[in-house]
Amino acid sequence: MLTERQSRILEFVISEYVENATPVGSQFIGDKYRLRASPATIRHEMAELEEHGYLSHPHTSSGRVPTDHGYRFFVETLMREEQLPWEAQQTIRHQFHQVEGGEEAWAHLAASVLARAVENAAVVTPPRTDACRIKHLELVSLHDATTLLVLVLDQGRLKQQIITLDDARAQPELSAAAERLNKQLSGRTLAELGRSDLETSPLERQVIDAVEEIMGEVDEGTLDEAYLEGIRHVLSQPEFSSSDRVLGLLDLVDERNLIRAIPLRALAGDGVTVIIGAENPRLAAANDAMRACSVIIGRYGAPGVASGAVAVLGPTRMRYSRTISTVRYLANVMSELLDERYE
Amino acid sequence: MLTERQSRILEFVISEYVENATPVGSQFIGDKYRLRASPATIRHEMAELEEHGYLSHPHTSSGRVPTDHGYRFFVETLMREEQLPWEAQQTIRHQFHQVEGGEEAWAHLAASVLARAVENAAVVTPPRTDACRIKHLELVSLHDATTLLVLVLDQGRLKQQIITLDDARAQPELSAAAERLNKQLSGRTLAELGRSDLETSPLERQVIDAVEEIMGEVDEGTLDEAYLEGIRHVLSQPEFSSSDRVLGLLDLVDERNLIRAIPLRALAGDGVTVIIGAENPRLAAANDAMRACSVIIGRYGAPGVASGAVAVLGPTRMRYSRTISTVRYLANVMSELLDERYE
DNA sequence: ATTAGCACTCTCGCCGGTAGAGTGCTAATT
DNA sequence: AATTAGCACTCTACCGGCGAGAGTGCTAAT
Repeated sequence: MLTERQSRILEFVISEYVENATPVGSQFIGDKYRLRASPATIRHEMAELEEHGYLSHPHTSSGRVPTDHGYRFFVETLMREEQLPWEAQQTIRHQFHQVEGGEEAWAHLAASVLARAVENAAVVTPPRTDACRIKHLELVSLHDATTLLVLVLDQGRLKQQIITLDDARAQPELSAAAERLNKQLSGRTLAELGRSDLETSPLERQVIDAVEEIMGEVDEGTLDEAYLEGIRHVLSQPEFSSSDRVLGLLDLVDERNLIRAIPLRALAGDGVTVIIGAENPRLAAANDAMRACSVIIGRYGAPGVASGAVAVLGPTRMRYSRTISTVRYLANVMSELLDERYE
Repeated sequence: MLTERQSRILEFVISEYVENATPVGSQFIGDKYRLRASPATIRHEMAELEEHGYLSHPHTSSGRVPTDHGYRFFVETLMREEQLPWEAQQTIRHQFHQVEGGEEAWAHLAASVLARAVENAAVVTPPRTDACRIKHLELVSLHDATTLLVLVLDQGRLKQQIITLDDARAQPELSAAAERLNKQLSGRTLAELGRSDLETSPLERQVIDAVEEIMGEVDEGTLDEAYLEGIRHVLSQPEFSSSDRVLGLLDLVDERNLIRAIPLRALAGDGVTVIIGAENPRLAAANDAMRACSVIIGRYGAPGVASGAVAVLGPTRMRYSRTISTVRYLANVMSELLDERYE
C-alpha cells in the first residue's frame, strides 16, 4: 500500500488541484508543504502514485492531476470529514424557517439552499412513502361534467386531477358521493383499493379509477418531481469552459435526464454515498460531461414512513469534505423537520 | 424612407444573417438574390442603410450585420407573417392531448412544446384570474395541532398550506368548522373576505387568516410559477459561444430572474408583442447577455376571466416570422382549451 | 534511499507573414 | 444622376517558427 509520505503527497496534490484547477508539480508541492524532500524525490513518489493509478499526466511534461481512483482513495481514507462550521449550520437552518408551504416548495427551497451552500448543483426530491394511504378526498364541480378530484394522502401530500364524468352532476350529489367514498376508502393503500368488496355506483366507480391512477403514480415515486438548482455553479468551473461540454450538461438539465440518471432509489438506506466520475457506468454512459462530475447523495426521512434524497452534482475536482458534510447536515435537518411536522 | 431596393437588400441581409450567423457582404447578396446591380451599387445602398441605423459593421472590412433597429423594421414592415405549416400545427395540438393534469402540468407541457417548436427557450405561466374566488375549503388534521388547509379556488386552482393551530383539534371538529366556513365564504373574493361581518370562533379566525394570505399571493400572480424550458437551444447558438455570456444567461435561468425580468403583466391585452435586443431597458439592464436576445410574448385566455402568457426567448438573430406565428398559434390553442375546460 | 544535474518534452504566448474577404473611394460609363 | 469597374486599403483568420518556462525522467553521485 501507500507509504505515509505518498499519502501526504497525494493529499497535497488533490487539495492543490481542487483549489486551482491546474496540474501540480513536484517543486511546488515541496515548497508549499514543507516536505523534507527534494523535488526529485517527490517526482519519484509521484511516479509511483501514478503507477498505482492515483494520479495521471495530462502530457509528458506537466504536473500531476488526480484520477477518479485518487479521489476515491482520498474520500475513503485520507479525508477527515469536517464538522460543518456553526455559521454555515445556522445559515441553513435559518433559511428553512422562511417558507411554510407544501412539500414541493419545501424541497425546492432545500435544493436552492444546498446549491448555494456548496456552490454546486443540487437536487432534492420531496419526501415520499413506499405505499401511501388515502386520507381524504373531495369532489368539486367545475363546469358541466368537468369535475375536480382532490386527493389528500398521508403526510399531507395533495394531488389533484380534473376528470370528466359521464354525466353532469350537481355539487350536492358530488359531495354526497365523496362522503360515502371517504367512509369506505379512508386509510387504505393502493393495494387495498384494488380488491374492492364495496358496492359502487357508476359515478363512484369512475372516481375510484382516477384515485387508483393517481396513487399508482405517487407510489411509483416519479423523480420528475425533483428540484434542481445551481447548475450555473458547475458550468462556471474551468473544466467546463469549452462550450460543447456546457451543452452536454445542459442537455441533462433541460430534459430532466440528469435527475433520472442519478439512481437515487438504488442507494444504501442511510449515510452519504459518493459517486466519482465514471465510477457509475449508468451515469457515465448517460452523458459525456458526466465523466468529469461527481455526485454526493444523502437520504433524509425515515425509510418506510417518508423519505427523500438530497444530492449534489459538481466537478470531480470538488471540495469533498465540505460537500459531504453539508449534504449530511442538510439531510439531518430535513429529517428533523419532517419528524416535527408529522408523527 | 427606404427605396424598394434598399428594403430588399435589408431583407436579404437579415435572412442571410439569421441563417448563417456571419456578417454578409455585397457580392454574396448580389449573387444569391439576383439583384440587377453590381457589388459596388449594393455597397452603396448598404452604406445608406447603415446611415439610417438599420445595419452595422463589426469592423472596417467585414460584411454587414443587422442592428436592433434593422430587425425592428423587418418585423414591422418587411416580414409577412407565415401561416404555421399544417404539420407543425398538428404536432402542437397532438402533444396537448397527452397530459390531463393540473394547470401547472399543463403550463409546463406548453413550455416544453413551444421550446421544441421554435428551438429556443420558452416561458409559460399558468392561467390566472385577476381576483379569484373561493370555491371550497377543507381542513385535514395531520398531527396534533398541525393541520392541512386545502383551498379550492375558481378555475380549479388548488392551494395547500400547513397551519399550526393554537390547540389540537380532532378531525370531526375541523370538518364541522370547514363546513361552516364553506357556507359563509364560498364565492367570495379576497376583498370581500376582509370586511368580515361574520362572527367567528378563534379556530375559524385562524383559518381565515391563512386563507387571506394564500389568496393574496394568488392575486398577486407570483410569476415564480412560470415554466421555462429549452434554454439549451439559445445557449447553443454561436453568439453565446463565449463562456461568460453563457454564464450571464444562466444567471437569469437559475435565479428565476429571467422570468421576473420579462414584464409579462405590462402587455397590450391581445396580439403578440416583440421586444428586440436592448429595446426594453429593464431587460437590457437586468443582464448583459439579454442585449443579444429578443423576446416574443403572447397572451392566452380571456382577460378578466383567466389568462396567462406564453413567451419565447432567443437571440436577436432569430426566425421572427416563424416564432411569432408559433407563439400566436399556441396562444390560440391554449385559449381554446381553456374555454373547453371551464365556462 | 535520496538528491543533484541534465537533457528532454510539451505548452503557451508572441511575432510576422500571407491569403482572403470585403469595404470605401474615385473616375469612367451609361 | 445613377451605376459600375478598378484599386488601394483594412481587418481577420490561419499558419509556422521561436523562445521562455515549467516540469518530467533518467543517471550518477552521495
